Amino acid sequence: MKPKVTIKDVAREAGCGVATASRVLNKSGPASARTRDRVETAARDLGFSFSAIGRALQSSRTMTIGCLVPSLANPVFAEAVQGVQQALAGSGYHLLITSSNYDGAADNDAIAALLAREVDGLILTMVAPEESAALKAARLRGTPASLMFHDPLDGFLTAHVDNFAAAQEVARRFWALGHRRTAFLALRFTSSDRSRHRYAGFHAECRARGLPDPALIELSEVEANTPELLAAILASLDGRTALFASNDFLAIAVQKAARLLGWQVPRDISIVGFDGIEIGRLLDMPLATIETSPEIMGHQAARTLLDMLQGATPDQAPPLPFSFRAGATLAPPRAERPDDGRVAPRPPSVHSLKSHLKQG
Amino acid sequence: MKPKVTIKDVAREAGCGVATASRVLNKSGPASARTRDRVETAARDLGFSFSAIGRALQSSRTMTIGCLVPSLANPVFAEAVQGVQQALAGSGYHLLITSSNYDGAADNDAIAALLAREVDGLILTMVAPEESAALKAARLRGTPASLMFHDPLDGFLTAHVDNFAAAQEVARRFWALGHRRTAFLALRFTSSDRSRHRYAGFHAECRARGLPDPALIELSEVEANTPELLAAILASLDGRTALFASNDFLAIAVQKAARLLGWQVPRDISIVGFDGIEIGRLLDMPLATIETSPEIMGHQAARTLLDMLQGATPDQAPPLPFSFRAGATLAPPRAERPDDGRVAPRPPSVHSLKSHLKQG
DNA sequence: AGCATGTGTGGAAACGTTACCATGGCAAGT
DNA sequence: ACTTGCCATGGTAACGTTTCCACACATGCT
Repeated sequence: MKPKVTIKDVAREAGCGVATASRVLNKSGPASARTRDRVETAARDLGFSFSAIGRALQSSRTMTIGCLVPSLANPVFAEAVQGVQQALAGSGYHLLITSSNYDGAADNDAIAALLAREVDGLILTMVAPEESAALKAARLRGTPASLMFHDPLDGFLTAHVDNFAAAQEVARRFWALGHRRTAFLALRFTSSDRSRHRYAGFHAECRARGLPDPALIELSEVEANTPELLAAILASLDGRTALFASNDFLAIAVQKAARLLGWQVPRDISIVGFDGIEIGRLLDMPLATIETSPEIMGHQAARTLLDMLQGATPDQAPPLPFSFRAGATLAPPRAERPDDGRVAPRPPSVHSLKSHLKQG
Repeated sequence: MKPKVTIKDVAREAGCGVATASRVLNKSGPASARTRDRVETAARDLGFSFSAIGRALQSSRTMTIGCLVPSLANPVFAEAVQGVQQALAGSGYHLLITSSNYDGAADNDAIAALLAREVDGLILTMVAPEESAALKAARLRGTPASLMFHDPLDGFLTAHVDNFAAAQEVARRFWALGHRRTAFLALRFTSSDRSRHRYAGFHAECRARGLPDPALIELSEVEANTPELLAAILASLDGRTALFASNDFLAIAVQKAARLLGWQVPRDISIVGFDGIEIGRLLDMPLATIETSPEIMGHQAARTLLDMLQGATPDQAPPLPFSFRAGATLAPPRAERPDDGRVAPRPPSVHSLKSHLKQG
């Protein structure tokens, strides 16, 4: 392990004081051509590079931004982070990333850890922003923060879509096609304000159109990932013709479950997702969904934060646009006939499950 | 902006020296019950928390690990990072993440930036590890590094699957079902050693079985993301009955392209992917693929690095297991008949394209 | 000659933390 | 009573950097 080369070494090698070396290397002050040259060659010869630590200590700026998302395994957040990275590229800021796995306590700890590292700013998607102690600590401390995905929240800026309105749009589409009895499917309903707002919008619009309330189904992690369990839940829904899944991942999973029951999508049940992840477009049966742009969301959150870091006090941006993306999973309900040749539900086969489980 | 509260403030408030305060708060030395108590309450009252900067400067350890991946938009890398995070949880280390967007120059810069931040270790997936100057700099400097996805490389430890052997397995499966004329589809063939190794294994096994060499098709970014363009390329392949895509994302995209040509999968063409991303399991027509576990790969890389950071010199771990996952996209080739009622290829319809493009 | 102005330079403090060393006190052993 | 040893404590150097200040010297002006 080579002892690291500091600016002192450079100064000694160049035969000048550290202050001079610092000025030359930062181009932050006057220096004669002669010394400039000597310092520069010394630095090159020794392979000198600045220590971000020393700099941070002295300037109390780390040029690091802390980022917290629930999980990187969900493409929505991965894409958002991608957008953040892109906005930050070339700004000199780097990204310290943590994920909370949808655990409210973990995300408090995570923010505390980021603050201890003296990040210059925060970009966050949290479980419960309203009641996070660490978030208050950040504000107290003066660390600027910008949110992603969350609806606007007392005094924090956020890059978001209007979840409520988007969900209303889904209800309208269902209604226009003639669907009357619907369901809403969510994972971690309680720990995601997004899911709750989507349900609220969906529910409100159903009411407004005089439809019966949608069935609300909250899934556990296992249920969402095991097609057979999901199928069993789906079976209990018989009679509902349209299903709104709180995210695309779920929407894709539920299609498989429907197939296990012998239901055909969209003939027997229509499915609409939320998020508009890339892969949904590429599917053999393209997914109908609300298309949002997580990448742009991340980008906007990062831009906002950069503005704040430069001393500006940006306004809350309006919600980002969403659009309804038509897809093969949505169609009018089948005309009601008592016996219409629908394939009889068959019990999930253990064999078909096994061949799809991870073996690695 | 509150002036930050340092250990000095705590010491003053508690009426003791900074050394004592440090010892109490770190539980790193003796202290009387009385002073311990006073320091602790003082710290609590003032809302003190350690500055990672000061610590890093003094101990020359940042408790931060630098991580570089080509892109977070690819679920494979996102899952790997997830695995890294999980292995690091509770170790006190945090993750500084950067992505290179498959650009060799960018990933050199990125590593340099991570080194300037004095990360304690590196976890990397690069474009060209063999020839990275920054990687050499890291070694020179004594910063431990561990690789993900790459095949073993002179002196670096890596968490990987045997890409060559896995690709051979695909060739054997094709052969066993009676496929003879095959193709290999890759994105960024030149900038991914993984793709190259996969092709090499596939090619070698085809040779070994006396099959004609597979057609090698390298796609540009746009081609891969525009089903119509991909369809045109696919059309030129007529006669090949089985296609091995270098990753699952591509395998899913190519299915859509095949559909645009009026080809049926797997009747007209069999498709096998690589990676085993989660979503492939959940598809309506489950994807045949080589299943690897990116999450475990990330986990292993992180474990290896943690061992190195504790002074151990771990051995190169054997390649992680992969398994062939059967799926609905793979079947024997249709028996050759001159005129077999295959739907005539129809030109891609502009309309169908438009409805699937992003509108956000 | 005397004075302001300007340019190049280096010393030293400050940032927050920990580790080393020295001090003073107290108890137990000789 | 004197050493020995331990415990509790505080002062201070060191980590790498930047910034402030002061100094030396040259130049241009009255």
